[in-house]
Amino acid sequence: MAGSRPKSGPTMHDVAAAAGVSQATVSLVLNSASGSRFSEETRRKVRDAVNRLGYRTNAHAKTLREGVAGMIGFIGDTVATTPFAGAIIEGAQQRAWEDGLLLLTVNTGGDKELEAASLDTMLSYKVAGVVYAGMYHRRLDVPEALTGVRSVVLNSQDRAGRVASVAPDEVTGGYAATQRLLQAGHSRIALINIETLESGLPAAVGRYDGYRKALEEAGLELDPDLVRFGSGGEEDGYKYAMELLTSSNPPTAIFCANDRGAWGAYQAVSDLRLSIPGDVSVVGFDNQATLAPFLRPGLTTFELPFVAMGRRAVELILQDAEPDGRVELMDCPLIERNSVTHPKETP
Amino acid sequence: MAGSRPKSGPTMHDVAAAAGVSQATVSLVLNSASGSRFSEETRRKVRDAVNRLGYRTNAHAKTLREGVAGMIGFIGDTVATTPFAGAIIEGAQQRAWEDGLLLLTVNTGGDKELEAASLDTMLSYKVAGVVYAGMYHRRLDVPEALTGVRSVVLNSQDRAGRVASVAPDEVTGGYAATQRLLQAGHSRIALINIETLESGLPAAVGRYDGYRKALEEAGLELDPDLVRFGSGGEEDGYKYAMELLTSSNPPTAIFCANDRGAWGAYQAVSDLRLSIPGDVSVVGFDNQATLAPFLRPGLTTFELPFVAMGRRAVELILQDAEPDGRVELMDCPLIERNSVTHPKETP
DNA sequence: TTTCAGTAGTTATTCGTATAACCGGCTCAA
DNA sequence: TTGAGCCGGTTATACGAATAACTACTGAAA
Repeated sequence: MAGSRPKSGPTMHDVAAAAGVSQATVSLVLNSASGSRFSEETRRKVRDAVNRLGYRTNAHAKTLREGVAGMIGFIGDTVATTPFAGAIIEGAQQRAWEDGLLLLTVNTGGDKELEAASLDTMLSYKVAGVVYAGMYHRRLDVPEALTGVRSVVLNSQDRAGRVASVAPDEVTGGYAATQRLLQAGHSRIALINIETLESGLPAAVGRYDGYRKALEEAGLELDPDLVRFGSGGEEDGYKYAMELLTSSNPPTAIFCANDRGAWGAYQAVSDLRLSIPGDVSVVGFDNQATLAPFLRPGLTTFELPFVAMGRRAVELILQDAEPDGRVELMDCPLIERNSVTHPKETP
Repeated sequence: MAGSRPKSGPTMHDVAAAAGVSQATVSLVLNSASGSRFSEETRRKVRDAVNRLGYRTNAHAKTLREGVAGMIGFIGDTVATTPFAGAIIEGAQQRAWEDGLLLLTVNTGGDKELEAASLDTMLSYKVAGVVYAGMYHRRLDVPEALTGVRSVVLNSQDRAGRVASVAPDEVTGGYAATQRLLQAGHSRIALINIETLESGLPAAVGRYDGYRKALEEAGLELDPDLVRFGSGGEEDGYKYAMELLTSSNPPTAIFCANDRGAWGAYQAVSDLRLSIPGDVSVVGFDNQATLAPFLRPGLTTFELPFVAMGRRAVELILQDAEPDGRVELMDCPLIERNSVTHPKETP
């Protein structure tokens, strides 16, 4: 009538009965990888019964015996809602599945109470480990409950330096972006950064450092007039690009430390009746999926390796190393489109 | 010393020993909501021991007895990677957590084999139900393994009409979008659709139907010259907007059935040295987070209710109704920005 | 004085699987 | 002829929590 019984499906005992063997035999036949322990006849009977009944193992019973579940916890502040970062979950899940594990995901939205409670539930499910992902690259505090639990910080870094972290290599990214413009022949290269250096934001500081390092190696002086610090919005991209391009000694190329800023720069260039890349080359950062490919011309930019990072984080959990504070930085690959060319007048 | 023992933490027996009572007492004290069955003294001893040892219940043992786990499976084709649809997971997870349940998520990327295998694993975890989410609104086939399992199709519809579905109300959305322009005083309203009607795509067909219905109710003739069918890209938005606006009898407003198309239309308007909304009003659809708010002027559009749909899908699973093929359509709220105003010359 | 009800717990069993320990029968070498 | 060793299984038990069924005791009513 009303109630719906859990409808638990056949158990190993049912299979054993159907096959005319003991439950232990079923278990051994199904699990022993190497075992030529049973006769082919018996194995066949067991497999037949399994198929006939549609038997499916009960993961909880298994976990109860073995102590660890085939699941990995994934906690993100709001990573799933951040448009481009869903890929991070995708990567984590891919890698987990390669080892037959599933992902138990929670987005806390920054709510520490929810975080603690859901983490607690996760641990009660005996997850094999926990990935703690930040929405953007920063230094964060790992919840206390994770001490003693195999865990990895993803797209951020453990401030305390205890838990291993996986994050994008901002310095190398900034370096490569500047290099790309240097190689094209530019020497007056502006930088529109996403934040001040004082913010300590790894993305802002790192990309700046890479920019500086590339110029230095090229034997170029860093011109402070060519470096602007905004807040990451396209308005700032617009404003600073406008200032730079209308200055007395304008740059021939702009490295925008994020794609949104680049978009603003595009609008400024358009308003000035200039063109990209003819009059000014632009390189972005983030490879924002809903933006970079659709700009005209397509924006040459660098991709945050979300999938790769997600994969790597899970991998670190799977190879149960001792928890060290190591920080693994992953390369941001260049996505070549059409916003870079030689400077106009080569002196 | 290499191996790392699972480190299973204290059990109820340990707590019982520490408190000087039996395991059953611990269980009853911790779970009996109404029970004034035990003395305050005993309850205190138990709670003290729980805190002292840091006891955490073993969810698998619990599930093994009870038959159903505190988890809901979430299978998406590539929903997590779709930039704007991460919110759908967010909504599902929110609602699940309100009942203390966690989400077991898998993105199959359309891989049917992975889908079957991971679904199997999910079911072996005795999930309370499964949400089967489509990346975009369409009619899809529910995997066989879900028959008999409590499940809901999300952001799509079960082609077979067996499983309940939750999807956006495209018709009402298209109707409201057209209404918005009619109310502003427009009577020549173009539609740039995202697909042909033959495609059967609910978003394309539904939004068109809403458009038609709104015009009809306003006593206006549907002018076929004002309706274009593209492929959803911004190039088509550009192309058709250009055609429409340069025609002999141009529209005063355009309803773009998606924001990307609207973006293309913006570019066309800009290239024609016209302005939005002064010369032409534009309404979009999707409220694409990384696009709609950043266009100048901000794009008035309609939001796909991802969070609400995710919530509703889980809700349907929680209130274990008999599986019916019901399709619940959810409203797409208007996001008012600045791309709509009165037509220029009111005759 | 017996009976009944209530209080405050305990004991025993169950869920489904994995595995250690065992067992009967057979072969083969000493 | 005995015993060691293998083959092909079975029996028994443990994992951790929930709960039905029971016990031991107290106090009050009949």
